[in-house]
Amino acid sequence: MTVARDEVERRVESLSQALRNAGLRLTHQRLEVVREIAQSDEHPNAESVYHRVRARVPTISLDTVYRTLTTLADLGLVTRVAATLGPTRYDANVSHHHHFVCARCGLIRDVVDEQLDAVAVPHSASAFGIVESVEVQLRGVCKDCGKKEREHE
Amino acid sequence: MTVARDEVERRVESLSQALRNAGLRLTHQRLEVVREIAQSDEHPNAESVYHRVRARVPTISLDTVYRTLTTLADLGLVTRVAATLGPTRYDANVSHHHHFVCARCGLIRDVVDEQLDAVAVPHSASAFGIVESVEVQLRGVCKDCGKKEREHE
DNA sequence: GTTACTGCAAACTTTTTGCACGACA
DNA sequence: TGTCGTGCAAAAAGTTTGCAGTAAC
Repeated sequence: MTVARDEVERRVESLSQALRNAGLRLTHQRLEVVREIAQSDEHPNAESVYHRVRARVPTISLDTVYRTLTTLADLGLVTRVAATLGPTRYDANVSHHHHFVCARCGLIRDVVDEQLDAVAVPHSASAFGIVESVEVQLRGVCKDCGKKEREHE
Repeated sequence: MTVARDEVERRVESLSQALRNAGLRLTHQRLEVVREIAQSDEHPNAESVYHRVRARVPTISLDTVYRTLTTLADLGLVTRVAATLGPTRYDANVSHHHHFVCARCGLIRDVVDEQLDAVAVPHSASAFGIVESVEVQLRGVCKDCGKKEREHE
């Protein structure tokens, strides 16, 4: 659910530094959006970032959250995760990793695995263009949804 | 760009059969939507399916296309491809395969490769739930976009 | 003091839904 | 003939944008 406190601080600091390097202003709103993403490992969408940040910055608007997320994504500081259902989700973990996606509820979790990192790009893919990154999506049913299905049937 | 004609007919027939088996009616609109998806390998979105089908069925509406695609997806006859940018795309190829995705223009192409099919599910992923399928996304820059970038810089 | 950023409002895009008519089985 | 599916219209969901005031540097 939550990222370790020192890891959060490390991420916030590194994101702040990157905003400064890009010549962007460190506004209250940006810092709180950045903090929110840094401390989450559940790949929130814009709406949930908005709701959580609003608890601390009541005047923040949803469009500021969208603009901040777009800025961060353009700088490569967060990545967008393409979810098959529902809105775009954001990931503060920019190191190489993969995802488990629940086909029922949309839950997304990071999967870190060296074997997956080692997957080789096939020739047939190189024919389409230059491959820059490889991401493995493991789709299935999460524990919670599995339990619910067993109870209801 | 296009799928071989006999493969199209095979896909259309198999999709029609599946609709019948599910107790659904074989309407003119459904058949043409099914045919359109079957003959495309560029993973069209609802809007482009709509435009192409309208050339043959001028009275079809966009919401019928959406409803048909939802029906087909629920039956597992087409799959939704999560594109990071823009609307949901659809894939008539339901056999095990992977995708090349252009980060610039959103082009999506099927990648068929046995090595990728053989990727093992790591223990860390099984901890989140039951993994039903593994899809590898190869992200990069397609040939067209690569060429454009070289010309403009 | 500048200029970039924010909040507000409105627009835009993508997708879903209620309803009455028409078409498939 | 009965019911499912369609087209129309409107609404809902998700996201972007123009503008004037505000805050960061």
